[in-house]
Amino acid sequence: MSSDKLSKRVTLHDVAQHAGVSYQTVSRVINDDPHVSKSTRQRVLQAINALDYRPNYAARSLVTRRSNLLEIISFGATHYGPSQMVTHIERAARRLGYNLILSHITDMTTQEINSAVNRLSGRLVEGIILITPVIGVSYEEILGITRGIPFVMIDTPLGSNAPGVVINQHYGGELATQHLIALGHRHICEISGPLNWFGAIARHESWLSTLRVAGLEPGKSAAGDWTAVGGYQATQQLLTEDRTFTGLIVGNDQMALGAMRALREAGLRVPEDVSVVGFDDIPEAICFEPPLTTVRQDFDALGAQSVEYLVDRINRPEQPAQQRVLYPTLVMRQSTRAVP
Amino acid sequence: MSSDKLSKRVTLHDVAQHAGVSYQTVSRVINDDPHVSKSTRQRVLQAINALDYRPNYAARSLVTRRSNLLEIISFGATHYGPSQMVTHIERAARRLGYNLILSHITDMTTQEINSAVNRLSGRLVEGIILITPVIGVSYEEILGITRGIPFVMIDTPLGSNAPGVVINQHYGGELATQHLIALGHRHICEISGPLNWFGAIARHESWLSTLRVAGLEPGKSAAGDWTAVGGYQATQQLLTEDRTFTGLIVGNDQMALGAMRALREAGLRVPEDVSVVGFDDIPEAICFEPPLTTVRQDFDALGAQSVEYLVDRINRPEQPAQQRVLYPTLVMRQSTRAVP
DNA sequence: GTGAAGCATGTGAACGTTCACAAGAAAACG
DNA sequence: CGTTTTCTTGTGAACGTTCACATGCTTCAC
Repeated sequence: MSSDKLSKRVTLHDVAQHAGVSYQTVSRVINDDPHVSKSTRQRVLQAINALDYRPNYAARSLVTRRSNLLEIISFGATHYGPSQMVTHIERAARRLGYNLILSHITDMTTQEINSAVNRLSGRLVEGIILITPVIGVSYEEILGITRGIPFVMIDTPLGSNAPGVVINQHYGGELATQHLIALGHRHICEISGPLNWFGAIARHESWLSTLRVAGLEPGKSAAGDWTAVGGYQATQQLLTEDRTFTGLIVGNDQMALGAMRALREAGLRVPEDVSVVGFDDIPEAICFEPPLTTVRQDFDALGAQSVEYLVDRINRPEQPAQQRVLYPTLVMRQSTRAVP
Repeated sequence: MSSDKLSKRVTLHDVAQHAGVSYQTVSRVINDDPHVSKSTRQRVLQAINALDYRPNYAARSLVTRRSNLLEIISFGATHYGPSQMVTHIERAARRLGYNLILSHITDMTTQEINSAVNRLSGRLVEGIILITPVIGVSYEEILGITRGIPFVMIDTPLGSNAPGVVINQHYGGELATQHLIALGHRHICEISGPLNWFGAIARHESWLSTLRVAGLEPGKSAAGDWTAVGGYQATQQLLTEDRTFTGLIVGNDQMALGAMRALREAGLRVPEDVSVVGFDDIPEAICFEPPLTTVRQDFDALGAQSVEYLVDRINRPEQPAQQRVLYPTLVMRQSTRAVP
């Protein structure tokens, strides 16, 4: 509550003078150096308060070569998953004493990532989180671009040797497919996500392999673009080729919404005629018509873990890269039922 | 593609030596100072390239007292609107040469905003965008907290004297209500958002006043929490009090999804028995059952404009505060129809 | 009571830029 | 051709911190 003038910023020296000590002593107090007597620390803290002093990060990071800054390079931030992650990444970063700078990219190209990194490399960013859910840039390229800045990748393929945190999408696909098989479905089709997304590929492949392992012939598949409208159109197209399936696996919940709409328009009831499973468990899924059975992804945990892992890598860079894996869960609702 | 050692950062001096000029000349080239001859500029640029030099922001902002950093303090970032805005704010900020630091807050209290500002005030943040859609902290308090840092508020009440960019929610509410009136509805109820959100209040009030102006008695109203489930529950409650309405205005699209579900379960068809209007026009709304008539908010424009206005305020701080207003539009689909 | 050890505090330099000013070279003017 | 003007380049200081080291004082052991 001081009447500070905006014309001059308060510095270490001002505080020092006010407290009657040297600037170095003030610096020690700020950085919690134990070699300060109780009484002087008290006095300095009072001075800091009285003058409303705030340490200048620019000056500090100039000499320490640390910035307390993390960067997040995200692709597809308008989608539910990524946007959810960003929120939780920020929260986790703050908890660990970092601030977060945002960088969205709209094309998954070396070019774009390069410019996102370069734009901030002068800021001495200490670590980078990359949300790179689509094919386009390899781990090796990223390694070249980041030039030694620690990073963690989210949504890379399972088994990649890049440091990262991923949700096991194969397991998720298996969960969905097994669920339908267990309900007695023999003819199961799929609406996949765009097949340049790792998650879409993994779910597609596990749909295929799970069916094969069960001795069943996979039905038709069509690809959507993650949106409800895309799911609607893909399902319409699927229906021109095949109208006899009883199970449908859809790459995410938004597309499932569109898919159910297309089915209904074609005179097929969910779940009486066709059982539908989605992915993600968006908050709205429970209010779909009917409430959607879906494979839940814990994006919150994904975000939090990725920051923790990144900070771990910053502090111990010599540690070999690892891939931390999270597992999705099946949420059963009313869009699936047993074949009569 | 130089084989730079990580042990030593490349500085102005290195570049200067490599190019055979003084460090100041290099500085001039970087800052596009016209007082450099063509040939030396050429030579310096080559040296910069060869050494892969990146200016150190910390050093630069130490002397210039500028950071090229904007902060966004957002509340409710898991909701569709805010998360959409953040994406577009980042894009707009980058276009204008700024980087964006993220700060989410979970409670709309002076305390929380204060700590979000303080946490970054040492970074010499040049401007702040506040997404403050709920009651809790007044403009005057914000003014005290920010201490002279330019800021722009999003989602403040219409007519507030805070500098800001807002969507005219009164107009939106009018649009929705007028639409139903024009279709012949006489008995119109409402599911509002939480009534500590400015937008929810504005829509609620304009629903009331539009009906009164038209000489109609407002129906019942219940408040939801913006989620589909919340809308579902609020509608169920509404139905215990009144089942005779033919029009329903719902505070956002997610709640409208839940509302339609509750109506259907109660044996009421949309739109045959009840016409429903939502707000926002989320991408899924077109695939609802039936496709939702809704009042579209242009969050992209809102985000972009707020950054432009903020930068304007940074450059011309003496300019008096203004409120820039955007207008929503009605998107007609199949959830509304004329009363027979 | 003397030397070593530990603690509290202070001093000078450095981090990598930009700013203000100076200086030299080239161009323009009478 | 001398003088002013313009353009290009260089020098020293400053921004606000932290780091490495120095200093003086206290404490402790023998």
